[in-house]
Amino acid sequence: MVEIKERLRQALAAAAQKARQAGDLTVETLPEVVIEEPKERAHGDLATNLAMILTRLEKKNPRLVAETILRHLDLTGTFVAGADIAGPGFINFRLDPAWMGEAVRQALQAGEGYGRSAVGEGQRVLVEFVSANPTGPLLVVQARSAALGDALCNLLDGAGFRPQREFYCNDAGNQLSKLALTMEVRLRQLLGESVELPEEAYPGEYVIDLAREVMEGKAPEIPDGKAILDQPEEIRRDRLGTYAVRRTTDEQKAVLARYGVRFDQWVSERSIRDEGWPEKVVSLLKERGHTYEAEGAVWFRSTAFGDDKDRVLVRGDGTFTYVVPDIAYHLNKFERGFDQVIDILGPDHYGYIARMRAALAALGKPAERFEVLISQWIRLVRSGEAVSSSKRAGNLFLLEDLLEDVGPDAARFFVLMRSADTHMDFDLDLAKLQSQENPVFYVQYAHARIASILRQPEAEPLKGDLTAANFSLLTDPSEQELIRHLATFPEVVAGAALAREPHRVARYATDLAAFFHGFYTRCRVLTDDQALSQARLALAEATRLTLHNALAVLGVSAPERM
RNA sequence: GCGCCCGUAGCUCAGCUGGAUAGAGCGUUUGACUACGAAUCAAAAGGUCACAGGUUCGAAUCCUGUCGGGCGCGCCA
Repeated sequence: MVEIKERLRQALAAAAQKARQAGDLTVETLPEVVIEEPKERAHGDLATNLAMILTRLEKKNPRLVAETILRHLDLTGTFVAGADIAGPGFINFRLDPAWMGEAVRQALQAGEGYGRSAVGEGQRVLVEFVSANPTGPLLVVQARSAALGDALCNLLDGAGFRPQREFYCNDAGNQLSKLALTMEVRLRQLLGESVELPEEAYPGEYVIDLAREVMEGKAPEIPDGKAILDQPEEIRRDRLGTYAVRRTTDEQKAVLARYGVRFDQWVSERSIRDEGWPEKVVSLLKERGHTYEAEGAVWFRSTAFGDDKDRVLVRGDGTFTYVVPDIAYHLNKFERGFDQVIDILGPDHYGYIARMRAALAALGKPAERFEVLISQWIRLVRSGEAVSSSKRAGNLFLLEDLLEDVGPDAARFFVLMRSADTHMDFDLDLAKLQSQENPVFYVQYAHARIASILRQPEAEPLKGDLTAANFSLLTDPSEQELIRHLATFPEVVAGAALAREPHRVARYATDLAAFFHGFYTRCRVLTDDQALSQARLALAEATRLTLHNALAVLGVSAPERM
């Protein structure tokens, strides 16, 4: 389909050129020609609004312009059989039926590679996502950002980019101090001391479990859970905090793996600090003259780069504010040579974007290559009412709970169906009780149905070389609709990758499944007519492949049986 | 107060960067299994695209304003 559009685009450009030479048109440079599939089948297979765009420049009636273009249009070699003018001035095209077979053949030949394209030109893209603090288990909100980041990387890969998945672990600074403090207090409580949990500590039960492990001597790094408390504060806090971070991170990795998300790289804030990146950031900003001192602190003049206020980098006591390691980490990303850097963040980190851009620009990095996708909240709904989920109240809904309830396939498909920037409701009752109604089953069922057809004994002798089938026998409207939709898959993948919108693929898969079910109901695949059966089997197999590939992008399984 | 996201069918959401009669799922109503999987299909009902202006051949989409919901705006991270 991409190829056909490209050829048609060239033919149209040539026609405009000829029209100009003949004095029928006056435009020097042709505007970008948009060719799309009309929603209404009655409007042909492809349509362009070229004439209506030219109307403004030519100051002529759009239908007249369309006629002029058609008069000079040469369609040989374009797979387009005919064209006519409709509505306000659309030019509608009918495709040569031979093209249909070509589309199916291409899908079959490409196999698991069907849908891939090269629009990304091998650019390296770093995608950072989830990056939850190592202070507790992953929550249900991460279900969205984890699936989003992972699917985006699949998409980028399919579109010819080279993505890398990265998780940033805040295992230093205040986060760590608080966690270490909590560990110590919990450990003391377990050992019978009467200590209150301080206000700034983490209230979750989870830390108690970790403290118990230490007490019972199950932590390899801390052989004696009681003796650790006799160590100086600096040492005991460090040991307890480090242990808690390691255990938490391991748990997070395990849950993510169950969810089908695997990171290429885990970067720790501690290593960024140890390598001296924060100091480097401050000195670079100083050198470049973007800092000043006031009220005993060192400030970054971020307002000079579009931020709404200046930021403190170094406090009066000489410690860094959180922005410094964050900037340092992003500087590090750029120094690793990526063409594009994408962060997926929650809406609460919105304020982060302007200052990060400002910092990158101040450091002489191409800030326009830094992109932030906001993954909006999931609002949990149970029995028609919002479920509050706050860390402080200890009322948590965990990612692992979600996986337990609905499984990874439904969870991923459900969150990926919606665009990332809409506030979505996740109805727990519906997901749990009516999981059969979840759209993911609709798509998977189509895949399993096709697999079932292919398992039939009658299919056996036909399966040899499906690309050799006689596709001109596929004349039913449901067959043609299915083929048309099949043919757009590579464009959908490329478009979704460029727009960073994986939900388009979920939509596509649902539509494709619907077209297949419609075809299946109308047309029997395996009949007495061998040639027809083979053509239909080929179409079914091409559909199965495409469903499989689309689900693979989403990270959802494509079962042969259900 | 300033900034960002959102407002489309009873509910949850699409709408392909401005196109032709605004779509899907769930729910409601009606119909379809003696051949490949009925977890399916066919059909019906359901809309002031929050509201008001503007831009133009053409607006759910772009601009301005208003209303409503969510979230940010710390020498917390």
